[in-house]
Amino acid sequence: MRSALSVVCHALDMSVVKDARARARAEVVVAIKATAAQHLAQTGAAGLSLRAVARDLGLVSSALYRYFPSRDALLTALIVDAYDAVGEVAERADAAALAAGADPGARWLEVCRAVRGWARASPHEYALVYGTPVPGYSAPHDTVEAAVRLSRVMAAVVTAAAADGSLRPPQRPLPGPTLVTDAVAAVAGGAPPPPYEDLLERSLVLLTALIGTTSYLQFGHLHLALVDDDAWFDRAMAVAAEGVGLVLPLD
Amino acid sequence: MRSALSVVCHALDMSVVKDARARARAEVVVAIKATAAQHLAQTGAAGLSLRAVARDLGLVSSALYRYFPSRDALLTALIVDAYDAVGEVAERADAAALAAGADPGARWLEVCRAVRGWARASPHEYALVYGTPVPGYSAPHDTVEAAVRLSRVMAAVVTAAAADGSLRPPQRPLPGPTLVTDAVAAVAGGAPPPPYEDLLERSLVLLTALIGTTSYLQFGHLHLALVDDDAWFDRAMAVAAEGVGLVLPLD
DNA sequence: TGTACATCAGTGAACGCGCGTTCACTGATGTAC
DNA sequence: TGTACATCAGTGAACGCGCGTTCACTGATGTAC
Repeated sequence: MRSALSVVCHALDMSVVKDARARARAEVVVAIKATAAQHLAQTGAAGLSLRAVARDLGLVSSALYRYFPSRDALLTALIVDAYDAVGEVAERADAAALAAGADPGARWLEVCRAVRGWARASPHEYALVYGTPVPGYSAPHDTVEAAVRLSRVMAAVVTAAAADGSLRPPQRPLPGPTLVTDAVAAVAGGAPPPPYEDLLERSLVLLTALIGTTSYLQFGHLHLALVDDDAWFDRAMAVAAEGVGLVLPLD
Repeated sequence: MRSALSVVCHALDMSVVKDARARARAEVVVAIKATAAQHLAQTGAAGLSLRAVARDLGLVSSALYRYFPSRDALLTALIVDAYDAVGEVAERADAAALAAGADPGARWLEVCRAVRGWARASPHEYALVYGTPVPGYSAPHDTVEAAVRLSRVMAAVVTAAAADGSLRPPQRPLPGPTLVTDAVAAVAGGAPPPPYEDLLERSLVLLTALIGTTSYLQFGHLHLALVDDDAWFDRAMAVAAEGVGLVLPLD
């Protein structure tokens, strides 16, 4: 029979008090993911190799199969981690701005900067989630949960702007029925009130602007076009936010 | 001595009347690129293999080295072709819209649709140029010329809008000196006139919105969020264009 | 508390695979006189 | 026009490489009685 303690730990997921074997196991999993993330940072996702990771850990390659059933499983774990990382970065940036008394526009700018900062610090992890999908690999459903964290932050900011009146109503409301699914409304916490009926559709443009602009800079497409990437990024976010009615600070 | 004809052909680059050997050679180069593009469409850039391409052509792998000194050289050729393809698609769409009497806003929408249409038809070629950079490969300068074609189309549209007065002046002009390089001004045909001083910076946002939105859709990030990708794309382009002052048609 | 047993992390050899690139070669095609 | 020669496309074998995954195995660590 398993010890009462171990049963309790499992039931409550008290990861700190697991029995020794499980704790060691969890540590190795973390070590594998950390090493894999380092390799990712040098080779990119397509070149991520189980053997190379094992080598770096001082293990034989087959040993990794104790922890991940395949290369794709490891990749999935890294994707989830990356989504979580960018989500957490965004959440923290927003929380800090909010605590400092920032209005919704300023909050969103801070979130954008934070996401871009993370992208610059972890270019391959960024590419893993927001770049070209890895060929022959399709992300399982596990990743959706983590992927939605950033969307939630944006929804909170936009909702706050609608609530405190700082969101400018659209000059040209988008015609016809909404084009977003119920899933989006669920993340946003319900349909937006008048005169913001098209807000969810516009918000997706905002999110796309953040990721699209970050990618465009990250992948070097504006390399020869800009004298100051950081300053232009702020302005690009401000210009994009104008389309949604959110007013970002311009220095 | 080389024949006078062949000398003339070379000097004038009359590719149709080349001597037989050169013509055969050019045809094989085209065949190699076409086959490679097909492989690209199935495997993605990272998995593009010289051996597989040669196999498909009924050649032995070493034969390809008569035509391309390395795998990277083949990749470069494909990148240039892809940039040219998207540039041409954009140019044709704009020309057609212009010929049909469209205003600048309608022209830009047509260009956006055309680029996205090309991306959907050639997803891996799109990913090759606008997705994550291929690891270990850096695009040489040859590609810049081809890459700038799309920018030129956008510049023409925006300039036309500024000229005919359909471009709304910015509500909040971007402060301070411009952040774009002279290269951008050169593509755009000079600095924009008042009250459009910040137009180049805003135009880059427009371009980023097009590519960013296309990529975001292409890579499946809005898979669960939209009920109608095409319709939302049109609206997203309209919302993004609002930030620049360009008025796109809303159906 | 001590012993027999089960669990499981890690080993090391092997599988079959495809890759980019090189090299000396064979013929066919064009060129020069 | 005919012949000797140079060019060059394509061959086939070989190089050395790294990969994901499998399998039977060895020991150490925990568990049950």
